Formats: sequence, structure tokens, C-alpha cells
Amino acid sequence: MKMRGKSSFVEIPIATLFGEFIAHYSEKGLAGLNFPKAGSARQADQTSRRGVPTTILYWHRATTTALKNILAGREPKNTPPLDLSGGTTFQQNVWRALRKISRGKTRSYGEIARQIGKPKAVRAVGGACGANPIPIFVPCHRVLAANGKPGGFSGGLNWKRKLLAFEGISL
DNA sequence: GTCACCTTAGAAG
DNA sequence: CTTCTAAGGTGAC
Repeated sequence: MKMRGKSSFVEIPIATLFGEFIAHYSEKGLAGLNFPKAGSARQADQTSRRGVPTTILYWHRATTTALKNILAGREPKNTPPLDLSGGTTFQQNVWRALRKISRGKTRSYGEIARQIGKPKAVRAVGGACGANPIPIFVPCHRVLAANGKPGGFSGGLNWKRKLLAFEGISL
């Protein structure tokens, strides 16, 4: 657990079959999620929770359960509140649109662009997806290129394909 | 100021 | 079908 800045901003690892994710919490909810770093597979979580606010521990329980369900191909029941206050207005618009894509469905970058009223900002949508602080929970992986190809993914295309596969989407 | 990024419709070869 | 072009928002340098 690390703190940063004035308001308690907490980082807590989540050990999964695919490695150790890192969850970031602000006073508003889950604010970030990092994919496992190479070589962190099946690492035990021995992080101290001393001093972490009860609310955050509660959110973290939801995050952990939801993440493990997703990685097992199941629909998550409870998800923690997401703090997306970190981005620009444009990015927040994109992220809000992404969250409307239900599990098992996909959109193209162009469709998202039209949906937020900026039909020409196609590449900017790609940029906003790449800047998404909470992958998986903000489903940037459900955005594909218009021709059905996977496009890119900052967390590694491998993860994008994997996440889509968990939802039963084949490319 | 310049560049690189998770794009895409359209025009030309 | 393949290749080229132009157009957006944003952060790094």
C-alpha cells in the first residue's frame, strides 16, 4: 500500500491466475487498474492493509471479486464505484460511452466518435481509449476497428484478445 | 513547434 | 484488393 498526495490515494495488488494486477483507489472509488507486470505471475499478496480506510477495503473486495469473475469468463455481480475524474472532458465523454457497451458486444472507434457528437474525432477516440486508467472495468477492449480487426491496445493486444475471448467474442 | 498514438472514409492504381 | 491521404485530441519532448 502506498499513499500519494494529500487525499488518501491507495494502491493495492490483486493476485490472479494471470499475475498481479494493481488497483488504485481515490476517495471516490476505483481510479486505476494496472495489468500484471511481466514475471509477477501467481505472486502472493502480502501487502499490509494497515491504515487503509474501511470504505476502500470494501471497494477493493468488490474489485477483486469482479476481476476474478471476469478472468473466469463470468459476468461480475458487484463492481466498485469508478473514479474517472482524472481525464479531460473529451476523454470522460469517450469513457462514458465505452461503459454503455454491454458485455459481449463491440463498437468501432467511429461509432464511439459519432456517439459523443464528434464524428471526425475517430483517432482521438483511440487516444482516449489508450488513456483509459481503468481497463477491463471501462471496457476499452470492446472497441474494434471498423473492419473488424482488433486495432491496438496499450496493455498489449494479447490482453485485448484475451478479454474479448472471456466475453465470448471471437474476432 | 513537432511527433506519435488503440482510425477510417474515400480516391487512385 | 492494395496503397495513399487527410483529419482530431492530447501528452511527451
